[in-house]
Amino acid sequence: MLELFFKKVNEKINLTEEEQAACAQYFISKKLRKKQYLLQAGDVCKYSAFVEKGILRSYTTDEKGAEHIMQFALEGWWIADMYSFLTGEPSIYNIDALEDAELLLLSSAAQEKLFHQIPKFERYFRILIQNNMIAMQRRLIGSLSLSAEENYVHLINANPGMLQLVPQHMIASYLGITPETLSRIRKQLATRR
Amino acid sequence: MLELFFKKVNEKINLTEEEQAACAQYFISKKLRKKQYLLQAGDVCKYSAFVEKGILRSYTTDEKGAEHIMQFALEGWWIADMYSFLTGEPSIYNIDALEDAELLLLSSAAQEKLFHQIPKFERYFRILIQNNMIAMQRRLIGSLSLSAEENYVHLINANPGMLQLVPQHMIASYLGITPETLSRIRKQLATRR
DNA sequence: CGCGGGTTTGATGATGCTCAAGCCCGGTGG
DNA sequence: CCACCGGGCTTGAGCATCATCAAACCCGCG
Repeated sequence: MLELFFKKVNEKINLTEEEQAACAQYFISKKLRKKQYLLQAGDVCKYSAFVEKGILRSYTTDEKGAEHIMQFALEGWWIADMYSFLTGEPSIYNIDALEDAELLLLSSAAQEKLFHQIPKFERYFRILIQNNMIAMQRRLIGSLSLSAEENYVHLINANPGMLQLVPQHMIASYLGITPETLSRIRKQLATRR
Repeated sequence: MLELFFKKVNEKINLTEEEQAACAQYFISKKLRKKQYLLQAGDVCKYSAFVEKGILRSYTTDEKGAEHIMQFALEGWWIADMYSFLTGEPSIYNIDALEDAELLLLSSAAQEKLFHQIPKFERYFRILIQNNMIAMQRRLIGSLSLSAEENYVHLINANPGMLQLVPQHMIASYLGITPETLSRIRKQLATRR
């Protein structure tokens, strides 16, 4: 159940056998069906979720009803509304599954205990948050300064595989463009080589 | 020297007189002249800076030579490249002063000691980082989904005063539009009331 | 006075959006 | 098994927004 989790964790910090064994108690495993919510806007984000299997996304819906995808989480990634999770304020994001998924949930209380028992995990989560910050800064600068095509190319270069797994209109939403525009960009790119 | 600093800190956490007195040793005060760098891309960001007086900005310069402003820091705000500061990796950002400025610098070593002596500060900095995250998420969604005009209006509503203090072409850079476009937007808004 | 940076204004063009229609394909019910 | 959806992707025409290039203007400063 935790194979992928340990594999990812051990890329950043090295856990002993005993530490791994001690971890397990802190996580709750949960299955999500396609389109099922993990979090709905207005609720408090009680868990950080590690994706063992499947794909999730977090997104907001604006007044005009348009969705804006904040993040995708492929297998081996974490997803949560960190702000709501840390502060206990209601979230403005929805999180749901693009396909059937298996998750490991970590509540904030469990996280505290985990940090206390295995302090290395503080480092692990700090690294995750830092990487998230970097990624968001890059995405912001990209959206401010690059064309839709450039942003798309960067995205698929950074995450080949995403293309097969995520419906195109959601990639468009993530990039902040319409599905029509993305379709045309892909046509361009296809004919250009 | 630390008046504004204590005023801002006490909005989030309450320090006793003794705690305030104990703080002072951890900060280095520094004056910056207009256009002077606090950090240059390629160097490691050794300090978080609290702005007592003046205005700073952080920005990157892309291959085409265009500047992209990541953040402004008005009086009472913090500025740093958090990633470089925390990891010790070289920064990709420049930070400089838009006008003569007075800063309080906090090195990461000093920050550690400060946290140790007055743990409340951990909370304070966590709150700062959270707010920064929120702000960046909002800005990202804005840049993906709103028009240049809407983004501009939101910016000046959130920060009236910035307009007087920051040259217009830098606001344009922050918004990811050209100075010409910003000029036209302002004209529009002026005639429209 | 003249220079230079910042802002404005105008003309033109590219990028991406909107609206509308068609297509492809997997799923459902007759 | 086939007919018929319906959702997602594509295609097209026209339009809005914003960038680019160029020129003028404004104003503080040496």
